[in-house]
Amino acid sequence: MDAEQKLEKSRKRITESIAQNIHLYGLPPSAGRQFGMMFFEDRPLTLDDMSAELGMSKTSMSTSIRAMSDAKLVERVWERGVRKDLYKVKDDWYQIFIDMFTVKWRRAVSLHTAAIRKSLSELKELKQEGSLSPELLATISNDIERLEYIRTYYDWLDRLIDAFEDQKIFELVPLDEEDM
Amino acid sequence: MDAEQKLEKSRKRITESIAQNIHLYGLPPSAGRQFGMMFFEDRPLTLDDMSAELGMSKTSMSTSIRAMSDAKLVERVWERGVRKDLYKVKDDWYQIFIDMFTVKWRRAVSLHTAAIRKSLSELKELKQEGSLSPELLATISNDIERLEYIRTYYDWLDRLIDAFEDQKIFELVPLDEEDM
DNA sequence: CCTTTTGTACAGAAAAAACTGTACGTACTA
DNA sequence: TAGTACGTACAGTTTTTTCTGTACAAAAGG
Repeated sequence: MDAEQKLEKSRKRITESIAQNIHLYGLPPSAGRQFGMMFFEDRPLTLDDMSAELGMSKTSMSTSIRAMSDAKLVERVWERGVRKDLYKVKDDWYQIFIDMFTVKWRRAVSLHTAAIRKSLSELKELKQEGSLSPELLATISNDIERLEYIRTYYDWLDRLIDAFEDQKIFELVPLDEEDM
Repeated sequence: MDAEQKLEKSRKRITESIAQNIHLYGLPPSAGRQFGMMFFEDRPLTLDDMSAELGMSKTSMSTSIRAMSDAKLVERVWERGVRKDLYKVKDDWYQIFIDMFTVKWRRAVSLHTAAIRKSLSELKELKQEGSLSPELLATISNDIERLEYIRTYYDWLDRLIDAFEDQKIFELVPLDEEDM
């Protein structure tokens, strides 16, 4: 095995490792391979570049790139004179982690919170009605209590996301291990 | 619509909301419905209970419950005199979040770190060889640099996981909003 | 010991997701 | 203005995942 092959093997190992774990970012393995490939490239790539490099359709490249853009793993780059869209992986992996975390969880918290608000107000209204059996009343009160617990939890989660978003997390877990 | 139906609707909303977001825990929507249903039950349930309640096969219940146990969302409960396995959702949602986070990311960090170690040592050995073109040598050095950056990042991630695991995260983001 | 009950492994069916090729809208070029 | 290049919407195909029913091993009870 010559040196180039060894280099290729080394890259392939890392890329596959990324592919196996990219599901944590809500993406399929093929997007991981795309990301890994882009990571080792020095220059921004076009969709055609990626298509050629990975042997996959341009449509797939387009779809994955969009998903990775939404998750903030890659970004578009402009170069004068180049008509095609150019993409490169973001180089701050700490920020990649933070962005993924905040994007994914913020959406979940927001959806959940809306549902909880709605159910809580319905239940509280329901509770006011007369003509409810004591059992049902107890059940409703029970549900209200549970939902209020979850709401409190989501408040915490929201503050946790804030802490990531505004970099406070680095106060707790410093970048440099020596600082600890 | 009578009171019972309203209650059911309220629960259904929450359950569906969980089902839509349970992918963040690496589980399919049906597991989310199972979790949501269990959440509103006062007593621990058997696989047959769940099967009847959700109208799904017992095999599915068994599979999902195992996945949810692994992700630490539910736990087995023992009751004397009951032969069937009983399960209930964990009631500390903060801990659920922390467990999911640490379980999933610890595994990813561990796998990645192993791959990086291996590739780094290969590349460093390769670099020692004579008879490499200057271009190739530059590429190798470049890859080494990149991998060392990732390694540093994974070190940080590992310490972040530690911070969740040993509850330090609550120092940064307190449970009680008033404490801030 | 045998019988019954319970959970799960396994193979096949159903559903969902990923991938491809074509077609088309938009924007740049001449 | 017409022509070309580019990205993506969409429909159909392939692949993967989820779900079901059967069969069986392990444990409990008699």
